[in-house]
Amino acid sequence: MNLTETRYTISEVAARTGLTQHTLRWYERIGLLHHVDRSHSGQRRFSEADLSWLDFVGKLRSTGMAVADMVRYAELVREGEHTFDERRALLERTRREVAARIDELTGTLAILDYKIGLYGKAQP
Amino acid sequence: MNLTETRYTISEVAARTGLTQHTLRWYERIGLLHHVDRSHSGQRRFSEADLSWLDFVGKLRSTGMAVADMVRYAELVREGEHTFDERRALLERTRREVAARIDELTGTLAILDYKIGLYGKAQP
DNA sequence: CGCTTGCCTGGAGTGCACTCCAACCTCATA
DNA sequence: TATGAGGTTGGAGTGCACTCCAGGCAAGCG
Repeated sequence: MNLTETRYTISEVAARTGLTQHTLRWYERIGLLHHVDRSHSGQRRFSEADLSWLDFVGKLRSTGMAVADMVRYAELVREGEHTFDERRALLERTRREVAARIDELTGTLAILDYKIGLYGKAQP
Repeated sequence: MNLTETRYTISEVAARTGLTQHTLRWYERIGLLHHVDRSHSGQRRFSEADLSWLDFVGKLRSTGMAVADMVRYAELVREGEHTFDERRALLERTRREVAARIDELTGTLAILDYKIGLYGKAQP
């Protein structure tokens, strides 16, 4: 283990991720973030690994995945290699949902363009 | 006015739109749905216009637009032609958000594919 | 030394978008 | 006439994802 590895305080992580300090603590509490290291005085010291996990969580979050499902995924990761199949299945299901969502939004875009076009003609 | 125009009960509309009867009544209460006609005994009788409005609301809803904003749009529609500019602006803002969301999801899709690829081979 | 800043905790509170409840009404059918 | 299905209302309740609070601790500064 590299003892000189960079660590980040909660306010730094909040600034980098856009999450609030409250939300970061809450993520840890519910198990979405595995126990974060502490300084000798008990303050959180986030690692690069924590940051990249938060980054990935942000992606999942942006897909609309429920927090409970992300916690489930985090548990699977912690449980080790024998959960590979379940993890891949979860990711594949999410992938299908994201693709469907993109299609849906693309359709909505067309409708918005149509409506905007109507307003555009009526009142240029 | 065409007196033979088809009308729908709340359960029919719920079945067609996928919304619950509760939600339909709530939409009317908050002004997202303009006052729906009633039968002589006070039951709602939805018109085709109500259905297509609900359809459009569903599209807006699927973009992630807040209910309060949709109510605002509904108010603008009720207020008449002098709100055209504001309506178009609202739709254009929504359009930009939808386009951005599609981009975001497309990026997420790539990341999911990458992760799934890793599981497919051997390691996460 | 006191003061400020930053962080800690468990638990309570918030806002959104529904979702349900209780009590009641109307109509068609048995 | 009574029973059941489907509808009405205002208001209360729910689940989610945060968001905030009170009370306290530790380090740095003048």
